[in-house]
Amino acid sequence: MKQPLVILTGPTAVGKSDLSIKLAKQINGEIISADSMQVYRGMDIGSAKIRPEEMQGIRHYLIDELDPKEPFHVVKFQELAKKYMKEIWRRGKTPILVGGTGFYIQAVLYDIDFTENGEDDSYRRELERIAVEKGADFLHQMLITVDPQAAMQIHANNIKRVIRALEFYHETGTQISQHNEQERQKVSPYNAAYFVLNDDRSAIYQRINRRVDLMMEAGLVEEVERLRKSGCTRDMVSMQGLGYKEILDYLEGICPLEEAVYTIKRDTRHFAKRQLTWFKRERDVIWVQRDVWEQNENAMLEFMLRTLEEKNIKI
RNA sequence: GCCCAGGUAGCUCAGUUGGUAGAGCAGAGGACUGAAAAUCCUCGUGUCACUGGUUCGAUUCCGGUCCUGGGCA
Repeated sequence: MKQPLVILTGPTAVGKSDLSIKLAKQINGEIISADSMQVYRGMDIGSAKIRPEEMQGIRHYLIDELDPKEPFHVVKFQELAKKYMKEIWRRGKTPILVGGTGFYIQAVLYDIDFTENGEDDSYRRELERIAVEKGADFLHQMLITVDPQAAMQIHANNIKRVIRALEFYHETGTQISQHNEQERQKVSPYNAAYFVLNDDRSAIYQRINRRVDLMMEAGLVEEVERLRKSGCTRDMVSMQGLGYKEILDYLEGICPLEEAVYTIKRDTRHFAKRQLTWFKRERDVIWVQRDVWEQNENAMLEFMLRTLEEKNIKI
């Protein structure tokens, strides 16, 4: 019997957090955050982190777990999420994965294999150097000789992914294209319901714009300044978050504040679009359209509960 | 009222030594399997303000009209 797993995701600012609490209360659930920025302590405003009082007693995991100076990535996420899921089941509750990082959700839902470890990143450094010195095309040529399939799929300009493909081959002796193909076949080991909360595009954009203004009022600049003073730099994963890198630019005199705010809004809109693109091609997704439910959140929640019942997930 | 500069894609603007036009941004679509709030790819026809004239042909030259800036009174 597969263990139950509920997923609630969607683009930024659709209202995931709010809905997740209501859902958790209904199904005796606990929430695991699938968010690459909310894991970090001290990054509350810019990551739109749920506040303790908003949690309403629902237990949350993977929020405030790391120092902003620590790196975070899918593998670490997957490892921790799996650990917490086991704990939640043991206590007779249902884990709910809530967050907008589609890649993280995929890694857990299909239990993607990342085991070919790589503590030693000297080869990656080497490739990065080659990229700078000889250019993206040269690097891509290297990939063609080793994994032509991957080379075809990855655009030469996408240096990050070209590097990863080369690194994968270097570490494992097998092609990443082969590996990916295998992983793609996988069936989820869980009895899952994958909800994607969505809304009218312009409504999402409006909410994003407003939310950024609220972040500014709430003291985003001060938050970033604090992080900066504590030694956070732009090369850290945490400082690549939307809202953080732009305010850092402002604080370092690279651009005026209005420009930074404009960029945050714009790039967050772009981000929301990218998230949607990701969810569109995921399998077995259950779309929950806010605009279709005409703001009737109770009916929407009922629909979700009914779906869970059909899937034998509700406890 | 006079003088000057403009009116070209949703926005900012480029351009055509006369053969009906193109960038950036916005926007749309897509990829993604150890950086993912990251990284990368694709997509641009619009009465070239309006109206006469010159011309085989005008958005481009000339005249007029309207509008927007700026200056002088």
